[in-house]
Amino acid sequence: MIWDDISVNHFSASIKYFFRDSNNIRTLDRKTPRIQDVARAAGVSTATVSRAISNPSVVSEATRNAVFEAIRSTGYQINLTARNLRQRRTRAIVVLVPNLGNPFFSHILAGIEQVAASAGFSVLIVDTKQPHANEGQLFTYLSSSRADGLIVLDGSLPVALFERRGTAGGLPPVVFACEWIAGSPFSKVMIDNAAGAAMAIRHLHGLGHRCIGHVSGPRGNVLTDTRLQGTRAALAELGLPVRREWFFDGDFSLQSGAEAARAWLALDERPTAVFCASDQMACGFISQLSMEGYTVPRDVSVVGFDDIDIARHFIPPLTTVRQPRNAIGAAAARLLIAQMGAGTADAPPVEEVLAVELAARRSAAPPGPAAG
Amino acid sequence: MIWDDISVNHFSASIKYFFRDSNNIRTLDRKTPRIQDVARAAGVSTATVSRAISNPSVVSEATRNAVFEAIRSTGYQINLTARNLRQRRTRAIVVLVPNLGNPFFSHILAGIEQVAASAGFSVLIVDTKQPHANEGQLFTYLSSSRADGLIVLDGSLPVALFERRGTAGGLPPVVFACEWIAGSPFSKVMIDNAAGAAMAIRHLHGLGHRCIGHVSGPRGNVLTDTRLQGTRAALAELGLPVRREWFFDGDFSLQSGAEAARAWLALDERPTAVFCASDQMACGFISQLSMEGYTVPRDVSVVGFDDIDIARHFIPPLTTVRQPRNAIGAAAARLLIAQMGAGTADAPPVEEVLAVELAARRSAAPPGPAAG
DNA sequence: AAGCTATATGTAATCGATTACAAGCAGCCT
DNA sequence: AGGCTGCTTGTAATCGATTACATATAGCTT
Repeated sequence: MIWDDISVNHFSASIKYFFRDSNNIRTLDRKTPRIQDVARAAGVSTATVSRAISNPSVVSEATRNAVFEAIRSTGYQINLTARNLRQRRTRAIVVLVPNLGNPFFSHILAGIEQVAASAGFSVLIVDTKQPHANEGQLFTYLSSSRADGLIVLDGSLPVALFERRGTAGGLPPVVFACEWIAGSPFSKVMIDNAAGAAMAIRHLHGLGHRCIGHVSGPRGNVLTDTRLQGTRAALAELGLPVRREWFFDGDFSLQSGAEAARAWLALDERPTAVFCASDQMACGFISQLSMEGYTVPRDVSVVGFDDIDIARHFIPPLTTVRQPRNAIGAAAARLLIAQMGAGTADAPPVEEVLAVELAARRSAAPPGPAAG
Repeated sequence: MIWDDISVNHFSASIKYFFRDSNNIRTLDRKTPRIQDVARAAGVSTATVSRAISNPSVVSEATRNAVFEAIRSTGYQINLTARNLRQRRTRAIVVLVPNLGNPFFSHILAGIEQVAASAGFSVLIVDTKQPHANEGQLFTYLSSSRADGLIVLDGSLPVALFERRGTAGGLPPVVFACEWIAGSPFSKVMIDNAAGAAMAIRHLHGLGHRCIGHVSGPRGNVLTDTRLQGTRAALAELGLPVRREWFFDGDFSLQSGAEAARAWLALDERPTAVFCASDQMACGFISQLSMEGYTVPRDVSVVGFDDIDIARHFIPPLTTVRQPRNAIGAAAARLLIAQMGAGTADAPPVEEVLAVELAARRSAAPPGPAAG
């Protein structure tokens, strides 16, 4: 038996389960063949196998073929951990997502995954809103031994988490997408939220609305702030009233949209149109109104923000500001990968702003005769 | 300077950027301190540092404190790659998701992430429907050097991908969730799809419907098949007609629901109720009908499947079969982790079936006077 | 023929932890 | 005193690849 010649007793091959070592003891197969085993099977050194795999052009054709044949026959699969240790990188990126259950992020993730996987990176996701995701826990994800880079979709994380530039254990490159931490020195991919909000307001104005309300996101969120600011600016620019009671607090959720609808119903003087800072809130708003016997856009016009999948199939189809969600994720991944390639040289943070557009559908229409 | 006493020239500390080696050459800081550096700072061996970190009770209190202080002062963070290599595991699980953009999966993912992260596992996601995710590419994710286990949410993957039991490079433990490959020998977490479908049909029957149609998922999908089968069985059991033209083909998407609506409209004899195999199709169905001037449940009752977030806020609120999405993900993760802990001993595959329940809302009501 | 270059390959150090094994030491028992 | 036990700690092997450096060979130039 050829196997008996093998002096190293943990030689492994693809099909057999057991071998006999030099003492003829039946030993369990190590199971996973190593580069060593391939080298032996091909009659070359491990260095040559390694080169044949990662830089085929430097080995002769004959050797290359022998190596590939040995890989096939042994069923060898590279051990990524060992490679990563030696190369001091992980070929992985971590994505910090606030609330994975929110469908808004699923397309962003899809965009990230697409670009990252094509470039050979694994995508590791972490939900920052889970109870176990406390600061200490999250901190461990920011280690360069975990990932070569980070994409952060949560602007509500404590800045302190990221304040480690230049210190030991250095922070890997970070790119923010969608949300970001105001004033932080990181690259970001974002949309022009203020401009999007302004588009919504101008659209309503163009339809004839003069009394326009707004349902905003959670306090302290950059998206809330920028959309709110865009809303106010556009209202002011158009000479429309900015009335405190027409601004409703939400948190981007369906539920909070429904609550805003109740608040709207409770008003003496109601705005004839409402711009919601998220589609989910817009749907919740319209849905609640419908339960109370009101109809959109007959009784009030509604514009959303995001253009989630359901928007065009809502009743009525939702007029909204479309965010290129997939493209945002893809751009963030590309930016991060570029940044990782640039080495440790602290490149200045870049900001990429993607265009939004208004998807005019049926939930916004000219104000009814009852309106002012 | 104390630094000049250090003979190993790549000593590193937390704050300074540069050191001088034994030749007094200014060298770049290695940046990330290693366990070696901690050991030196604490005046102990690396073995002791390692023990203090991973099994604190075996080192004396004095030493432990010294080590922790050294960790703090050096800013040491463990290198997971090195640890994983030595321990021959990755502390990561891979989740194979069909179409990340589908919000249905986001809650499943959230459940997985929650359990996995609490147990110290990273979650790596792969979108199996991306163009780059060909069989060869996916194969590399099934390597045990990539992850300690796999959760597969895509039942349409080729079985061949998983047929490596006992061969070299062995497949790590696999758990299917939601979908699965018929006849494959893996553990699964699923719901009783047939029972769920039967609940929907019986609910409609209870409301008085005698003519019930069905919009099914993509052909060949196990969910499609089991729900279809449950539908047929319930119809037969109740003595209701099973008419070929009342069964519409869909693919779970909003769009396909809308198409089914057009098909329904084109019928001479229309069923008074339609059970859709997904909420997305139900929404698309209702939405399309609404565009054509029809109203649910006045003109037709609709029941969905899944209970996605928007369901209760749809117009009308959608009657649907609720799947515990978060719990499915959590159960899959728990099962996988248990399986990984059980070692390589091939435990028999287990099947966990989670209960579904009917969420009766407004989209299904007794048939109108016009109906038979 | 000597010397040089280019190509292909092998040897062994290296990445940074964990852990088997050995050993030191204090306390206790006989 | 000698031996035993239990508690700490250190030494060095190990995980499985990559890669710097050395070396061998062939082909070419002068």
